[in-house]
Amino acid sequence: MKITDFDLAQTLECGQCFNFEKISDNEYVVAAMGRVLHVKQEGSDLSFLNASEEDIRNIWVPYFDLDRDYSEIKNELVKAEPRLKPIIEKCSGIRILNQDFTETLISFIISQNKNIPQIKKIVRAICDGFGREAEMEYHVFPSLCELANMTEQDFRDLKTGFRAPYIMNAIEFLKKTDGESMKAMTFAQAKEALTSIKGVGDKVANCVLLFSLGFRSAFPVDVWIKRIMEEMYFGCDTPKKEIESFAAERFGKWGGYAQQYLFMYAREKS
DNA sequence: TCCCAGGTAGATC
DNA sequence: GATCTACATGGG
Repeated sequence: MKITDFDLAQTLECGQCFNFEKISDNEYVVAAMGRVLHVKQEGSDLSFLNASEEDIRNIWVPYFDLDRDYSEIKNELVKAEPRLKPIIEKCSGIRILNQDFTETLISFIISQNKNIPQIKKIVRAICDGFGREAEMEYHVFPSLCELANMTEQDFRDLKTGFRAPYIMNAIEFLKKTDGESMKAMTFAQAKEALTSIKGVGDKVANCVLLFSLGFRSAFPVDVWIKRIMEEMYFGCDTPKKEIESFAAERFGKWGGYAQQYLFMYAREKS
C-alpha cells in the first residue's frame, strides 16, 4: 500500500516497541498482536508480505496508526513550538503505534533502568520461553493466560532482576482489567489505575497510556527527555513532574507526538 | 572499578 | 512535601 508521513525503521526503532527484528534495510519481522508480520518499505510503498487483506485492514493498519493524518499533527506542533520544526523534519516518519496493552505494560515495567538493547533481549527471551510459536517459527509475546501460569522465579530466570515481583503485580492487575476498560476511562482514571500497580510509576504509566491505550497527550519523562527539555527550556536540573506539566501546557493534546520526536532527537544527538 | 540504562518504592529529612 | 538510596543485570 502507498503511504506518506511514515518510515518503518523510524517507527520501530524509536523506542516505543521492543519485539521486532531487522532483516535488512527497511525490512523487519514484527511480533505483535499475537501474530508475526514480515513487513518491508520501499519509498512510499509499504508491503505486508505475509498478511491477509483482512489482517492488514483489521490489525496492521490500526497497529501502525496508518489511518491518522500526521501532517496536521506536525503542523499544529510546529505552530505551538517553532523550534520543533527541524526536529520533526529529521524523524518525520515516526508514527505512534497502537500496541497490545498486556505486552506494553510488561515491556515498560522491564524497561526501567535498562537500555533498549537489553529490554529487547529480555522481551525476546520471554517470547521464546513462554509464548506461542506463530508464523515463520517466530514466537509471540505470551497471552495473559500463559503469563498467569508463570512464576516470579520464571521471570528472575529471564534476568528481569528486581522487576520480577513488579511483573507479577501487573499480571494480577491484568486479570481484573483489560485494555478496553482502560480505554473507556478518563486519562486521570487510567493513570491512577496503572500507578496502583506496585512497580508502575509515572513514567511507565505514561508510556502505557501513550503506546497502547490511545492517550496521545501522555508525555513520558525519562532520562533522555529530561535532558533535552532541560536544555531547551529550563537550563538547569528540573524535577520530572515539572517538565511533564510544562509539556502539557506547551504541547497539549499532541504531547505524546512531541515527546516521541524529542526522544529520538535527543538520542541521535548523543 | 565506576558509570549508565525509556524508574520505582520506601526511608529519611 | 522534596530529596536519597537500594534494587539486578549487562555493557562501555
